[in-house]
This record gives sequence, C-alpha cells and structure tokens, in this order.
Amino acid sequence: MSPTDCRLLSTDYFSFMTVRVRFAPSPTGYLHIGSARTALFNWLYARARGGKFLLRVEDTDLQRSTEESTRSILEGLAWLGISDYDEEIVFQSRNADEHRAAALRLVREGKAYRDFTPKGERSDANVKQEIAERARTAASEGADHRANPYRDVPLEESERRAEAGEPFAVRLKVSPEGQTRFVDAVYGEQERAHSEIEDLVLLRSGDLSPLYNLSVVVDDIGMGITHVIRGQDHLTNTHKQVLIYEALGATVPTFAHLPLILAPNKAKLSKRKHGEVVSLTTYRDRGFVPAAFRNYLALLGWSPGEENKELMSLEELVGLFSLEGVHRSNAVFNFSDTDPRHWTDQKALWMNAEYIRTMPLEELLPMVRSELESAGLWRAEYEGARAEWFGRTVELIRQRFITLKDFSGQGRAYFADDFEYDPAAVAKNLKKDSALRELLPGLAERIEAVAPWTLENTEKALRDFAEEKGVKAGLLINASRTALTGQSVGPSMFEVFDAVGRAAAARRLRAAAELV
RNA sequence: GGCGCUAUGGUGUAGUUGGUUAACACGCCGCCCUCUCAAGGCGGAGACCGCGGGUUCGAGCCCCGCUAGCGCUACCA
Repeated sequence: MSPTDCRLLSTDYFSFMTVRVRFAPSPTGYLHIGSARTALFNWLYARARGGKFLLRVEDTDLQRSTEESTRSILEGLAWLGISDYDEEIVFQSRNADEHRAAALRLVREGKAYRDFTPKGERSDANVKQEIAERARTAASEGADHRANPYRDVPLEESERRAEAGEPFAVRLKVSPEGQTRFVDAVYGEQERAHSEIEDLVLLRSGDLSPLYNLSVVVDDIGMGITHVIRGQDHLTNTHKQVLIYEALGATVPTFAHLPLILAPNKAKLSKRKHGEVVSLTTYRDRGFVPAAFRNYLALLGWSPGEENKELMSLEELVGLFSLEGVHRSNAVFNFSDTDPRHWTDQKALWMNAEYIRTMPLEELLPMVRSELESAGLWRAEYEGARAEWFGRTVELIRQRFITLKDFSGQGRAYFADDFEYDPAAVAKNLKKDSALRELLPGLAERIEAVAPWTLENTEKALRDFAEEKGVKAGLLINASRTALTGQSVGPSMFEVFDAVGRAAAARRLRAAAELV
C-alpha cells in the first residue's frame, strides 16, 4: 500500500462519525504564532468537516502555568476569529485523578508496573546533552530498555510495597518485540520498533502526578477526539501515545502533524531567542488586521494546491482546507531583527496592506476607530455629523498604509493639528526654495478664496497662483503636502486639501512658511 | 549517540498516471502613469529542482547512496 493510499484510508476511517478536534495549549506564556496556526488548522478542519472544535488548557505544569497566560491565549484566539468552542473548555489539571486511575488500572491489568527505583535528580539546564550522553553510554554498555528490575515483580508484592508506603513511579510495560505503527494524515505511514521506546513513566514517584503522554491520551479519549492535529515536534512521541491507547483498549485517533515554523536561520522559532515577533499579540498590537494575519498564517505549511491561490476569505479557507494540502517540510518565517522595516515577514506585511486597501470600508472603519481611540484622536462626530467625511478620508489614506498604526502615525495630520513634521520632508519640500516663505501665505489666501470648495477649483486656484508667480505647480504642491501633513508622501494633493479642510489648510500653509 | 522527518529561485508555495523554454505570490531592479509616495500596468534579474549514482527514449516527479537542516530521545509540556 502506498503512503497515499494509507492517507486516504486513515481519513476515511472516521468519516462515519463526527469529527472532533481540539487545540491544547499549555498556558505558560503568550500565544506563539506556531500554536496559533495549529489552532487555526484545527478550527478550519472542524469547520470544513462539520465537526466539533474543542479547547483544552494543558495546565498540568503548575509552576509555569498562569491564569494570565490562559486569558492571553484565549484573547489571541478570539482576535483571530476563533472563539466558538463547541463545548466547555477542559482544564487538564482537573482531570489528574482520572489520569492516575487509568495508570493504576493498567498496573492491575499487568500492562504497566510500579518502579520503586529512587527518583533521580536532573539538571534541567542541558537536558539535551544529558540525554545524548546517557544514550551514548547506554549503547556502549549494551543496556536494554527492558532491564528494569521491577518490571516483572508480581502484582501482590508490588501492591504490598506500595501499601507499606514505599514510593514508586508507574511505567508502561512496552513489549520488547514488534513495533508500533500509525498512518499520519500528513506524513504518511510511520513505524517505530519497540526496542527504540523505553518503558515510559506514566506517573511520577511520590505524588503520582500524571505525565504529559498519559494525560494527553486519557483526555483525548475522554473528549472523544477523532483527529489529533498538532506540531511535528510530537511526531516521534506519538508512538508512545499509540502504545498507551492500545494498553487502555481505546481506538487510536487519526494523527496529523504539522510542519514547524522556523526562524530565518532555520532554528525553531522561540520566545527566548526571537522575542516578540513570535507572539500573536504583537501582531494585534502593531496594527494587523486579524483576517490578514490569519490568511498569512494559513499559508505557512499549507496551500490549496492547483491554482496556488493566496488571498482567501475565512469562508474560502474553510472550503479549501484539507489535511492533504498540508506540507511536510518546515516553513521559514522571514524577518530581520536589525531592520525595523522588516520586523516581521514581508509577505505578512504586504498582505496586511492588501487587506487594509481592499477590504470593505465598513469593516475597516471600526478598526480605524479603535486605533484612533487608543491614540487619543477619536471624536464622536466621526460617527455622527462628520461620518461621511471620515469614511472618505479613511478611503483616501488607506491606499498607502501598511498597518492600522499608520492611521494614527502617518495619518495623524488628518485627525489632529498637533502632528509632527518629518525633517526630511521639510528639507526636501520647504527649505528647498526660500521663495516659499512668501509664496505659502499667498497660497493660503487663494485657498481661502476658493468657491465653491471643490477639487477642481482648488487645483485651478493653485495652478493659477503658480503661473502668476512664475513657479512650477509642483513646487507648491509638494510644499503644501509637507505643510498640511508633515510628510513628503501621501495622496493626491488636492484630495488632501479637501480632507484637511479649507480653514486648517490655510492655517497650516501659513504656519509652514515659518519653517522655510 | 540512536531513531525519525524534510530537501523546487532570498522567502512562502504550484508542479497529484515521469513528456517541450520549471509556474504563482512576496521581496528586488527597470519602464509607464504622475504633484510625491503607494497602488496599478508592462518588462527584468534570480532555481543546473541539496549532492552523486541508477531505471527510462525521456525524471523536479521512480529507486539507491550521501550530505545538510530540523525534530524526538526527560519522573518537561
């Protein structure tokens, strides 16, 4: 059977029952964009298949888990448009008793055993090296995974010692022979020899708290999860989980692992090394349109194939999404930590600009409103008496903005008088010609006299004035741009005169004469 | 160390029974438009499809080997 056949078979296996997927973040920090993408793919799959999307907070690491990060993760998901969980949120820590009971049941059934070996200390600093070194020495000494002296202690003796208060851990009794296999919906057929898998610990010695692999499996069984869609970093460990499913006598769900998102240097994206670019909230705070970022995220490790379409609405995403379209190689998230203009992936930035420029105005307006509000630039009349002006102005300036922040930054002059003059713009458009000192107040007068106040008349007034004074219209136009907006770039100048308004325009022209 | 996964221009991807000059998007360069900057239009540079073998009349697509990157390997999640 070819891998392709396996993939079809595996996805068809559960097709008679409702798809149930879950997103299971651990609340130990902000929402990582990789996790956000995992959540998105789960959500998309559920919606595409008419299934259920569940959320499980994996807060078993009490030391590192915080309520604040749970809240932040939920907020992040909501920002992306994912807040419609189909059932109550499950908090994994509350199921510890259940997890423990499952492991103890396995002990009684002889599928797991109590390990009375004293708990070893582990320096959490360089775990990776420690593992490699230990493996190396183990290999050279020819040690085998099944050598635990407590593996075959009779159940009665095990019970007796436990009752006597002797501390123990519980380990799964992995059969020395054979192999585990499963068909990953993305990576295809996966096999791993049992000899490669040690008798994994299910419950810690002492407090008998459940370990990750056990908790995940028991919860997924409890929640009736049919498809486990998660990061590829879990791919090899899945074999261990398959073993637990089998020991527990449960049906193994379909697994679908997602390629990782890497930093430009091909290293795994991490909070420690790469900072705020990996946090979803950064994108919200820096003016991303949720739909734009969601669209971008969907393209990392997935594509609809065929036409290679990129700009997709949520509805289109749901319609096009499939596990078959998920890539197997890791994606590089391209950004620069030295160049502020490339603080995040260029394509993400481009897509955001694209959304800002082309999305329905009425959807953009509320976002501009909240941006102006947080910058202290919002006025109630923008939704009242000046609503028409507001819509027209946003339409005018959105064309060349990249993020929502630009509405209060570069766009400040449209909403306030206390904007800043860009020194480069002043040098280029005002200081360039000293005649402007006289010309600007003159132009202000002409602008004040325009009647009726139309684009055409404003243009005529300016051009006539330029001709009379024997200067190029461009000189006046560019000077006006800096005078009215503080910048050297922007929309067509006569549109700007109109947006800023006659009185403010004249005032700013006169004020700018002082800067010449 | 072991096991696993991956490998198409700088980045994201298309290329799903092997068949002419390897497609699209972002980015980059140039031209047009023009009051600036974007947008838009047009054009361009950039990939011997990781490397080496093989199968075939013919391979990015199939097979083998190698290399590199990444992941996992824990009484972390």
